[in-house]
Amino acid sequence: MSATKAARERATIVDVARAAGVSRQTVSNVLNRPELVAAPTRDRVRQEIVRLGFAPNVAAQQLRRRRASAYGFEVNPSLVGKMGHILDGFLVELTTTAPGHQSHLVTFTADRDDVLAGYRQLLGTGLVDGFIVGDTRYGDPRPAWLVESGVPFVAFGRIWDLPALDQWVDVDGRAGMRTAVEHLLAEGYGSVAFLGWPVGSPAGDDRRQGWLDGLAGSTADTPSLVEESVQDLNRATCAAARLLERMGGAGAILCASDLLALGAMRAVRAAGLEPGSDIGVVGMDDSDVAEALELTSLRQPLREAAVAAWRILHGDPKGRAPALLAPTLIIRNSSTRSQEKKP
Amino acid sequence: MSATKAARERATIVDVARAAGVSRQTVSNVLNRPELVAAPTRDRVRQEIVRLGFAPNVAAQQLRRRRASAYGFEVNPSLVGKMGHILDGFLVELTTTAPGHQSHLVTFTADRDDVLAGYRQLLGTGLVDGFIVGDTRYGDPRPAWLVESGVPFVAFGRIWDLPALDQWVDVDGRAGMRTAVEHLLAEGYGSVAFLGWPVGSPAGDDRRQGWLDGLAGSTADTPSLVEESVQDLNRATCAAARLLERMGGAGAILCASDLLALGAMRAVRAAGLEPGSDIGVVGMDDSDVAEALELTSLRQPLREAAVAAWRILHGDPKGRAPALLAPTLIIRNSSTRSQEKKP
DNA sequence: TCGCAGAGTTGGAACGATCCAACCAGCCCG
DNA sequence: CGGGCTGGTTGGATCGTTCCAACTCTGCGA
Repeated sequence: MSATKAARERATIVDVARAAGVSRQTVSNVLNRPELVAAPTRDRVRQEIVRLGFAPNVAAQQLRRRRASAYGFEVNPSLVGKMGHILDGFLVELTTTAPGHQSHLVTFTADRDDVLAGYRQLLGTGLVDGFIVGDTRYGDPRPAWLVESGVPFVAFGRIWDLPALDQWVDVDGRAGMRTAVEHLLAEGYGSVAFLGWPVGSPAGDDRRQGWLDGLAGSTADTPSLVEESVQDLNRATCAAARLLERMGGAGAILCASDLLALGAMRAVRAAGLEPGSDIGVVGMDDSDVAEALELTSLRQPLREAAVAAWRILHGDPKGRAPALLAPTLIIRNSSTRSQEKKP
Repeated sequence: MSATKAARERATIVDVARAAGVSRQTVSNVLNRPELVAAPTRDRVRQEIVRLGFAPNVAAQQLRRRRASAYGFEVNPSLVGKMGHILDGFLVELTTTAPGHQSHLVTFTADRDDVLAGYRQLLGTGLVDGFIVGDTRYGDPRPAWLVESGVPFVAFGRIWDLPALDQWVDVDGRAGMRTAVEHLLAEGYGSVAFLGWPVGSPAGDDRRQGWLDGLAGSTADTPSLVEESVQDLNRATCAAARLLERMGGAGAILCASDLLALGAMRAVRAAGLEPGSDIGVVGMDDSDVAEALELTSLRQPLREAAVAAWRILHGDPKGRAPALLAPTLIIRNSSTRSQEKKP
C-alpha cells in the first residue's frame, strides 16, 4: 500500500484565514497566542477552524519552529518478554501523558555495534528533539554523550556514573524493601531473610540496603540471613533452599525480584512448607507472574514516573529535580498468614 | 529543559551543494535518484555528504513529499503487564525492521470515549501516513473506518468482521494447536483434553478447532475431554480439576493460553500428580511465566509477523496477501515424560 | 551544416506553517 | 493639534527539501 489514496485535500491555515476573512498570521495567533487577538475575531476564527476541520500540519510546524516536539524511546528486543521487564509499561504511560505536553514518542532500536548510532540518526535528521533513556547501567555511554551534545533527555533509572546529573526518575527500591520488611514483621513472620542479586549491581545493592534499613534496630543476625543468586530460576531456587535450611522452618524471604521470589516459593514448597501460611515471600516489580501466583510484590509507580519524566524534560530548568518514587506494596497470599482460600 | 541548546547548525543540502560545487538539486538526486547523476559527480557529492555529516531534515522532506513515512501504533494501558500480552514484542519487532522501510513508528493511546479520536488526530496533523492496528476484535470500528477513509493500515489479528479485507497478519493458532496435539500424542500421553475459552471469541474458537484437527482420526470422546474457563487463574484451576476427574489420572491437557495452562498445572499438582511425568500440559503464547515454570508453550513468530506487516503496508498492492504464520512449539518439562532434573 | 535525442544539470516554485517587522487606528497626554 | 503609545492585524521572508520545467552539451544521423 505504497500510494496514499488521492490525498483528500486537508484544510490549511490559509483556507481558514480566507473563510474567516482575516490574515494567515491572525489564524496562527489564535492557535498559538490567543491573547493577542480580539475576542470577536478569535471566536470567528475558531468557528471556521471547527467547521473546516482544520489541524495544523506538524511537518510544517517542525520545519519552521526548528523543533520536532518528539522524543526518541529506545526499545530493545533482548529485554522484551523477560520477567520484570517494565519498560513497556513505562512507554505506555509516557505515551498516555505525551499529548498533555504537545509531544509524541518515536521508537527506535539500538545498533548492535554502536550504541549511539540510533541516537545520532534520530537527532541528525531532526526527527526528535531529545530522548527518554531507559535501562541505565554502569558504564553507560549514553548520558555523557547526550550531555556533551547538549541534547535534552531524561533517564529512567539513576545515572549511576554521573552523580552530578539530576535529570532522572527512578523507583525507590530501597524504600520499597524497607516497607516490605515492616509488612512482613507486622504479619508476625519473626525474621526476614534476603535473597538478592550478587553485590555490584546498582539497583540490587540499593534494594539490599533497604532490607537492612528495615531490620535496623532489630537483633537479626543479618549475615546468616542473606543469599545471592543471579536472575535465573534454578539458581534462585537453590539459593533459597540454602536460606531455608538456616531459617529453621520459620520466617520470611524478601527477594530483589519476582523471579527470585518465584524460586523462593519453589524452595518453600519443596521443603514441604506453604508460602504465606508458613514462610512469607515477597518479590519486586509486580509482574504478571506475581499476580498469577499470588505473590506479594512491589509495584512500580510507572504513571508517576512518566509524569515526572515529562516534567523534567519540559519543565523549568531551575525547577526540575530528580524524582525518586516509592513503589506500592501489593499484598497477596504469599505474605499473609491467614490464607483466604479460593473457591 | 525547554530550550534546546544553541542549535549547533546542522549542514543542509545547500551546504553540501556549495562544497561539492554543484546545485541543490543534484545533491537531492544523489540521495534519491543516484542513477540520474554522472558517476564522478556522484562520488564527489557523496564525499562531501560524509565530510559534513549531512543528513536530510525529515520535517522538510515530509512537508514537500506530503508524506510522513511514519505509522501510528496504538498502545493501551489496560493490556500491559497482563499475561499473554504480546503486542509489546510486536512493537519492538516492528521498530527493529522499520528502518529498512525508511519508516518509523509513533505511539499513541486511544481515547476512552472515542476509539477513533487518536487515529483522526495523528492523521489530520499529517504526523503519520497510516497505522498498524493491534487487538482486532469483533465489532471493531477501526478497520471499516480506515478503509472508508482510504488510510493505509495493516492489522495484527484477522479482521474478523470484514472477511473481504486482506490487509492483516496473524498467528495460526489452529495450526499451532494441531502441532501441540501431535507432540503430546507422540510423547505418549494417550489422550489430549482441551481447556479453552468459552465459545464466541474468534481466536479461542480457532484454537479449539486446531485441537479437533489434531484429534481427527482418533477415536477420542471429544465432548467429555473439553472444559471452558474465562481468562482467570482460579476459574481455570477449577475447570482443569473437573477435566482431570474425567481423565482418570492420565493424558494431557492442551490449553488456549498460558494462564489457563498455569491453572491446569496447579490442578495437576493439587491432585497429587506432576505436570510432565504424569499429565502433559501445554499453553499458548510463550509468556515469561511459561519460561519460568517450565511450561511447554507455542511461541508467536513476532519477527516474521513484523516483516509481513511491513510488506503488506509498503508492498505492491497487487502482490500483498494476508499472512497466517505458524507458531513454534517450545517444548519444556511440562510435556516431557522423562524429566531432565535440574541441578 | 543543421536538427534532434538524450544524458546531465540547473534554478524557480512549492509544501504549510511561524518569525519578524511594519502598519493602522484610536487614545491619551502635553 | 501633533506625537507617542498600545492593541490588533498584516504581508514578506524563511525553515530545508523535492517537484517540475527548462537549460546546456555532446554525439549522431540526415
